Amino acid sequence: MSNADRALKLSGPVPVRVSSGQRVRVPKTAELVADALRRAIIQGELSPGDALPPESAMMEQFGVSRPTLREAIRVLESESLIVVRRGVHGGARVNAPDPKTAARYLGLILEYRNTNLSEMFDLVSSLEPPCARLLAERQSESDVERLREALAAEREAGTDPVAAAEAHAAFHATLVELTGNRAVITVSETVQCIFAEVGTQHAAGGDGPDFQKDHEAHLKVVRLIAAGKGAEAERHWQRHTALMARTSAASDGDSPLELLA
Amino acid sequence: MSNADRALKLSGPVPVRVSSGQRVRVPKTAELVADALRRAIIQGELSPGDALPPESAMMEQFGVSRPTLREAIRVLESESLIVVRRGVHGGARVNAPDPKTAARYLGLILEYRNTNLSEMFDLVSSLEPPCARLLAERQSESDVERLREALAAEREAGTDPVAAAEAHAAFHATLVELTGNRAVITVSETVQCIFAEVGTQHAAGGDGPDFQKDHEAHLKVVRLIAAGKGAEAERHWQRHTALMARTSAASDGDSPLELLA
DNA sequence: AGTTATTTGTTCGTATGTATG
DNA sequence: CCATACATACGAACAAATAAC
Repeated sequence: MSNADRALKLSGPVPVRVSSGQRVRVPKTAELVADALRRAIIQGELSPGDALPPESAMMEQFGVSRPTLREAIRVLESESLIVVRRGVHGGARVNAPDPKTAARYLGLILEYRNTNLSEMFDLVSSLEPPCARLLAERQSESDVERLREALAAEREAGTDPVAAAEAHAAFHATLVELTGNRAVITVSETVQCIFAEVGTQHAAGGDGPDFQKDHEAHLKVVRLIAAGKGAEAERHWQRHTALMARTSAASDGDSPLELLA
Repeated sequence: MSNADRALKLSGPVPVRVSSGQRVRVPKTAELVADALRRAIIQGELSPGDALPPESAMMEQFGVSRPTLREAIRVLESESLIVVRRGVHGGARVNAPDPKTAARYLGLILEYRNTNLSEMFDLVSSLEPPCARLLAERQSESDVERLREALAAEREAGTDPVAAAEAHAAFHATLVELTGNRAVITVSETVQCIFAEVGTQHAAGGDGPDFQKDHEAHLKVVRLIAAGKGAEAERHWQRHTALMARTSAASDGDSPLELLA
């Protein structure tokens, strides 16, 4: 059976070589299989938790050999779209795509480009202030309620370094999530994943004696949002996040990311 | 040869199963090989264009069989870290990690979450205004010169739709690049890659009769940057990008991304 | 608690296609 | 046009892990 025959079974149009001498990227069989499975997962035909057919069934379905199928399986596994377990009721199960995967690849490029922590904080300082403004302009009561809950969680965390850092990060995440903008939310989550990778000590930005000061800044932004003062909320949050960036730069913000170490 | 023995050859610490009943994710051999090669590429030991050893050599080097090695190769190829060619002087060659790869995975999640174009434009509207402010505060002569070159390119593109759209996008890219913040630059490039995927007709945002208006907005931001008026430059650029977002929403900004179609 | 059946993990051998020289 | 070197793909086999019985 030729490669072209197999491609027909997988994605319809056969990758034909053009007669002119032009270079043609011939899709490998395993890639076609991986693409077909990935598409089924992303478009919701397969839901998280669903089991893929056993290897033998997929071999027949796609008309490929086991090594070829396994190459495709390994690709999807590297993308965290599936997890594979051995044993009797094992096999491949679908995973929901989550920002941690995107973070891995974005982090790869950032590390390759010698990006440092300060630049990452500046990125946060770009993303979050417009969120504060949007919430203030919308002036929704339920938004304010959610933010006040996050504030309460901060107070409850008290001075325990790790709990306070978590609550601090959760407040920032809430501020972004409430906007409902899935693009901004996803990028923000991705960035936070990278922070989590590089070490929790920087994730909160204020791993010092200024938890109290941070909490006051959070209180203030909620006050401004509740009052509908968009421009002021944005400006205030811009200053707050910029301060976090400077604080990090003072410690070791100039050292490049090392995610693969 | 056991899996643990092979792991030793690859990454040192052996993935030992803990005695307690806890679930342990046992790394597969192909993953370990892929990790080792990926690390060598990202950390610069292998430069773009370099050829990896032939399969037979790598099989011996890592102590794995051909199918296992090929699983690893396929993973790296799916990440665009290498390209594999057949034939006499074929083999795997190293590719520089570029934002297009991150865009694929970020786009996957965005599509899964039913993100639409409007939300993407709002993201741009978060990222770029702080760049304008930073450039104005820095007030560098060479920055202004580069921006004026981008403006000249826009004038040169004239009214040709595709050339004008390209020049328009290039101006935005220049504005971001000049800041020198690698994190913001990389995320911005990633977002632009997604726009390019979804279709060039939206990439510029102004695929209508308002190229002239856009150009005037670009002129103004350069004027404000040259004058060192940071706050005004940021506000102006915020309005400009927000206008692009609204223009897109008016056409088909509400339709979710379809990157795998 | 041990056995067993099922499923994946890994390997070997072999045949084919492709591009270079 | 042929020969060579390399990746591509297949099939069969054994090993290891896991859950059910």
